[in-house]
Amino acid sequence: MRDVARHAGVSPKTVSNVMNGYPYIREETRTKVLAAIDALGYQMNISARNLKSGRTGIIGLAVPELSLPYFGELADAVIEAAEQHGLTVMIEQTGADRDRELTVINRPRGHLVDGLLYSPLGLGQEDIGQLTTSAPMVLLGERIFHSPVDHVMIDNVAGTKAAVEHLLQLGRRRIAVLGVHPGEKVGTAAIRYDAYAEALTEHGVPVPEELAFSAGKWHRSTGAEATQALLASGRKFDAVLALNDTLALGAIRTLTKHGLRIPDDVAVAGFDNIDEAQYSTPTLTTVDPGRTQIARTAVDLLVRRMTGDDSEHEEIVAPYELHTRESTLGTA
Amino acid sequence: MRDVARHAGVSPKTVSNVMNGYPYIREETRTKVLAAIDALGYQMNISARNLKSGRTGIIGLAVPELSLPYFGELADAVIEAAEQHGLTVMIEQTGADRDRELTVINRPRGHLVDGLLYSPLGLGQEDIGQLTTSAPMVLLGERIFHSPVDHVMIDNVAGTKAAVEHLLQLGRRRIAVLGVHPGEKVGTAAIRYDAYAEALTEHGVPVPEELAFSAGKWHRSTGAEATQALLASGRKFDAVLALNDTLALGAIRTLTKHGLRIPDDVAVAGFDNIDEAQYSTPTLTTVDPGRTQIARTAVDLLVRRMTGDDSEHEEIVAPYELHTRESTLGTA
DNA sequence: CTGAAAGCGCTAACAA
DNA sequence: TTGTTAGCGCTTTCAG
Repeated sequence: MRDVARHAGVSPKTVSNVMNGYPYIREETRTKVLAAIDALGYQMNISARNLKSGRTGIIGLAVPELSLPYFGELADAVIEAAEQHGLTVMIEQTGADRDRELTVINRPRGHLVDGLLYSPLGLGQEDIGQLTTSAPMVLLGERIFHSPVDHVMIDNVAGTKAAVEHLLQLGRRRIAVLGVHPGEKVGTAAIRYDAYAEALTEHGVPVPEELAFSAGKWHRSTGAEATQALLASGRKFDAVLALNDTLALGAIRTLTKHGLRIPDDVAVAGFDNIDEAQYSTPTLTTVDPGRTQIARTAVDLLVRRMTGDDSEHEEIVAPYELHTRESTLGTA
Repeated sequence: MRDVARHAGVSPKTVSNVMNGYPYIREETRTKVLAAIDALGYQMNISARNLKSGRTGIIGLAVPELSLPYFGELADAVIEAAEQHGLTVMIEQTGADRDRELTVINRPRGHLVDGLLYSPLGLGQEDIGQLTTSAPMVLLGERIFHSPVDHVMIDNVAGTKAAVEHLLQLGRRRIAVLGVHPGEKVGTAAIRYDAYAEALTEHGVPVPEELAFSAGKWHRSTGAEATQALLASGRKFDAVLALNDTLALGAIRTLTKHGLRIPDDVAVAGFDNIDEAQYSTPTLTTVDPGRTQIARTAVDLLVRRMTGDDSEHEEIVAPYELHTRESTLGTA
C-alpha cells in the first residue's frame, strides 16, 4: 500500500480511502490511485484489515457431512445467503458423532470467524453448557430446549406428525420407523421419533416398538441395512417412516429388491425433501423443512448479532410442507 | 497476549513460544503460561499471526454448486484431506456458468487464502490467460490443454469410452447422449461427448448426431427434460449415455414414467458414481472418477506448492473405474 | 531458556 | 479533501 501511495504521489491513508469507497475524494486523486493500484497489481491484505477492525468477513458453518444431500443443499443455500451480505463461508464437518460435534464446536477459532452457524445432530439440553464460543452463534435445524442461544428450527414435530397422519389416513397402521438412535433422549432422531409416537397415540394407534430400527448415520447404506433387519425380523408392517430421505431411499432400494411393491405392499415416507426425492423411483413422499428459508433467516439473524444486536435470543420455526408423492400414493 | 504474559509473569514472546510448541521451555514456565491462558480464556488472534507470517492456513475450493451430489461429495473429501494438513477450507460457488466461473476465479482474495483448488466446468485453453491468481492453484477435474498450471484430472476420455464400449458390448447401437453443450469446444461436456463419438467410431458405429440432447446445468430436472425431448423427437434409441449421474437419474425417472423398461428397452449409464447410484431403482451403471483420490492428491500437491515447490507443473490423472449395475445389466 | 525492540499492512482519530 | 501518528496482536531477530 505504501508502494501504491508513492506511485500515485499520495499518502497511504488516501489509498485506503479509495479502496473503501470513502466519498470525499477528488475525482482526479481517485483516478490516480486506481491507476497505481492497477499498475502494481495491488491487492489489499485482508489479514491486516482484520487485525485492525477485529472482524474477518468470514462466518463458519458446521454441519455433519457435506456428502449428505441435505447438508450439501443447506450449505449451498447458506453460501448464497452469506454472499448477499458480503460474507464468505468456512465449512467444518463435524461427522455424525456427538463427541466430535462437541470438539469441533469448542475448537478455538482464533477470532477467525465473525459468527458461526451450527447444525448439530445429537446435542441437547445437557450439552448447552459446553457451547462456549466467543463469536455469536445461531443454531440450525433443531431446538435445544431452553438454551439461551438463537435457533432457526425445522418444525420437526409438526412435520413428522403430518407425515404419520398422512400414512394413517391411507389406512396404514403398522408403521415401521427407520433411523432411531436408542438411548439418545435428545437430538433430531429422538425428536422425530417422539413426534411419530405421539401422532400414533393421538389417533389411538398403538406404538409398535418392535418396528423401530436404528441407524447411526443417516445414509442410504444404513437405511438399506435397517430395512434388511426389518424384513429379517419377519414382523408385519405396511408402511415405513424413515427419519430422513437418504434412509428412505435406502429402504426403497431394499424393499424393491425383495419384490415388495411400493406403495401397494409398503408405503414409504421420508424427511428433508432433498432434490432426489422428486426423481427417485418411485418418487418419495417427504416433509420439506424449508431449507432455503432456514438458511436465509439464519444468516440474517447471525448478521444482526454480529453487528451488535443483543436483544433476547430468538427461536424461529420455519414452516414445513408435506409433499405427497408416489411412494405413498402410487402412480395416479 | 500481553495480559497473559503479565498474568504468568513472563514476556509476550514466551507466551508465543508456548502457544507454538517451541521445545526449549522449562516445564515450570510452560505450566504457568498455560494456566494463565486458561484463566483468562485467551485465544490467539489468527489475523495477527497471518499478518506477520503472510499465510492464513486457509485454502479455497471453487466448485459449481454444492447441492450437486458430486460436488458435495468432492467438497467433503477435500475438507477431510485439508484437515490432515491442518488447513481449513473456504468454499466458493461459481454456479455452472462460464462468465461467473471467470469472475469468481479472478476476484481478489486479498491474500486470504494460501492456495486455491478450482473445479471448472466450462473453461478451456482460451481462458487460461485469465487465470491470474496470486496464490498457487490446482485445477480439479479436467484438463485445460497445455496450460502451465497443475491439474489433477478425471480420466474423462478413458472413462467415457469404457462406458460406451460397455453399452456396445451389450449390443446397443443407438446410444443417445444427454447433457451436451452445443457450441462449447472445451469443458467437461465437450470432452466427454468427443470421447463418446470417438468410441463409437472406433467400433465402426456411426455417431447418431440427432440423438445428442443438450442440458445446460447437469441436474436431475434437466436430465428429465432432455429425455422428454428425446422421447418427443420420436427417434429410436436403445441406450442413453448421460454425461453425469444426476442427468442419468433424471432420465431414468422420465423413461420409467413413460413405461419404458430399463435396461430391456433402454440401457442407461452415467458418470461420477455418486452414492445415490448404488441405491437408485434401478441401480446405475456409472464411471467412478476417483473422487477421494483426486481430493487427496490435489490437496497434497497444493500444499507442496504453498510450501515453495516450484518444479515443473504436474498433470496427474486419477484412475477411473466402471461400475456396471442394473441400469445396463438388469436384475441378475 | 527468556526478554526487548521492531515491524507485518492497515485504519481511526485527528490535524492540516 | 488529504496527510500524520499511533497501534491492532503477533513473531522475528538479536541479546541476555
